[in-house]
Amino acid sequence: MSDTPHTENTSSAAAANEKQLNFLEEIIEQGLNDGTYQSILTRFPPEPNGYLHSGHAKSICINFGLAKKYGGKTNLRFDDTNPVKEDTEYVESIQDDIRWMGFQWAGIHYASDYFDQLYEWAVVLIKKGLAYVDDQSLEEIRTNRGTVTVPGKNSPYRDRSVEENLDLFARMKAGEFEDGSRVLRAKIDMAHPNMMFRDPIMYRILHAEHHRTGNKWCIYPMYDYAHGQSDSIENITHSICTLEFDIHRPLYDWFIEQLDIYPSHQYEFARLNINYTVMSKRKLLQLVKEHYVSGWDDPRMPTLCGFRRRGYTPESIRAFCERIGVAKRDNIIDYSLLEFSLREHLNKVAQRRMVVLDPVKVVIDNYPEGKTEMLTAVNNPENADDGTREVPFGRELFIERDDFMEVAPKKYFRMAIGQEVRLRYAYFVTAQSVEKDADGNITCIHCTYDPATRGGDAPDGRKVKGTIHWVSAQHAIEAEVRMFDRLFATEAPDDAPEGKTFLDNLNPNSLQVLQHCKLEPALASASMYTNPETGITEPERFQFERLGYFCVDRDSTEGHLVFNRSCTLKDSWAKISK
RNA sequence: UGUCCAUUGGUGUAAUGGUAGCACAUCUGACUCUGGAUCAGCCAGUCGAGGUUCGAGUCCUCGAUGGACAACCA
Repeated sequence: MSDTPHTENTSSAAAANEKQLNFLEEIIEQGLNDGTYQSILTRFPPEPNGYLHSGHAKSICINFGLAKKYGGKTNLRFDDTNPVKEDTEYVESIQDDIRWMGFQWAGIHYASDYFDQLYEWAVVLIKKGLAYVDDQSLEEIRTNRGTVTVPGKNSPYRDRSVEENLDLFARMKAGEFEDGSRVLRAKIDMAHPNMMFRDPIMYRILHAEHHRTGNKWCIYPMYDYAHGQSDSIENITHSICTLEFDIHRPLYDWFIEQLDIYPSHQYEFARLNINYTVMSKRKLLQLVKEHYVSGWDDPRMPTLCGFRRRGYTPESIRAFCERIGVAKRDNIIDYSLLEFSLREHLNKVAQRRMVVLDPVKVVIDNYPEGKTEMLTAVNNPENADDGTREVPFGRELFIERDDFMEVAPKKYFRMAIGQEVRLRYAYFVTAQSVEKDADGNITCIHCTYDPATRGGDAPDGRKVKGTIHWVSAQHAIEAEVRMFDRLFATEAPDDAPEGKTFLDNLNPNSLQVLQHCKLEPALASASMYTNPETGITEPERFQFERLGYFCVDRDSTEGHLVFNRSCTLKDSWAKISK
């Protein structure tokens, strides 16, 4: 984080932005202004049952971002009330991902830390006649709940005495009953139009080992009974969640009110959706389990670890989250906005290198045999501080197969017979002839160069329309390059026709592996590195000129470099040519 | 068929009763040793009908459309 001094520009920009608050910022500012609270405390409450994805990134940016903006704090709280689904593995990865995103939590908590308190409060509610032990079976509870249009029926156990409820609940906790035989329910209204109020279940019996509390408990609180109280215990001022919890809010408030504890408040925003991707944990898990992708961190996955391996930067994801805004209406964000945010950042920070993905050999017939010269290339035209490097040049080179056509069509500025082009940072060359194999494929392009154009400029001032990249054949190093494209071929992968699933919408060409790509020697040292600020290992990122942004993959070994394509460059030729 | 939430260009998001703005995408053009970047510009919007008001995207009523809710998941 840079502490650039505030200039008049930034402060007036801030003033201009002041009016454009999202609805959460308005709520916070109002509360701050009217003294409801002196500072804010938010929380990010993942369940440790999977890896974080781009939807979580939005939530992280909102929760941590808001606290940061208003000088407050954010707790990380694992919502670990369901031991059968949760695991320490996820606890670790979630912390890594948050750190990678560049945020730091004030306190780290677990809903399971509050199990004792939650139990005591349940007893309080029983004593107040607001909770009861229900012996109905799962099926009975389900049918007696009614439907959204039909009121439910009271449980026959609903009017048990406080003493009996206390006794039964204690025995539930003591492990006297089997899983599923009894539950503790809040006693509210079985005919309530909001289904959440039809005597919601507070505790179920689960003889399962918990990743933190071990075998201490065999009853576990449900989300609705645990979440609000956990917020209250921590004095969370703003409990920010997604829209589907909107209908839970009255219940959230009800428990807090009945218990007469710190009144945390819940606010809901619309979850993030991005076209061409799926976001549900279930589907992401299926992609991994059934090997449609290589793992949670497959570079095509919308998980944070997937983005990281793909070469995304936290800055780009934060910028993306800033741009998508925060509101309450359902939305589907264009994938291109994500890519725009990535390019925007990488353009500023990624050093340029020359790499030929699909090589074809070029021989400069009038260049001295055996000669090598070093030419100076700019590392990053966007940042002079990145300096320059020396790139070896020789008689034999590789260029991109795409960059040559025997006969140039209109508006094709690259190499063609008789058409002079610039080899970037090197010389002007003109193709003279080609060699072909038996199938008619070009195996070698012969050209001539103009020695006076060394460095890429003609002393006589003549111009060329095209500049192409190249790698010296003698000095090239080889690497594998994984060309990724979007994982799904359709905009809304979840919309599958009858008899099909989202899997039928997978893009069969989402990964193309290229071997023996030719890289300039400077790339030999490309590697993974540990970010000193976060302690997270990240891949070194580059722009391969005219091709796109690429990063080192963690599969790279001593003698075998592997790169991932993060995204392409905008390609206006691609549009012209079609 | 119940309750709740939402509805502004292709996609997002502002405008807090007073000139409908910004970003992405698209398309044009300029510039360029990356057909990149940058710069300039074009196109394009208040779901509908009533009402309140000097004035409505904004407030009210009715309707339409989309979403959420009927796990001992979160």
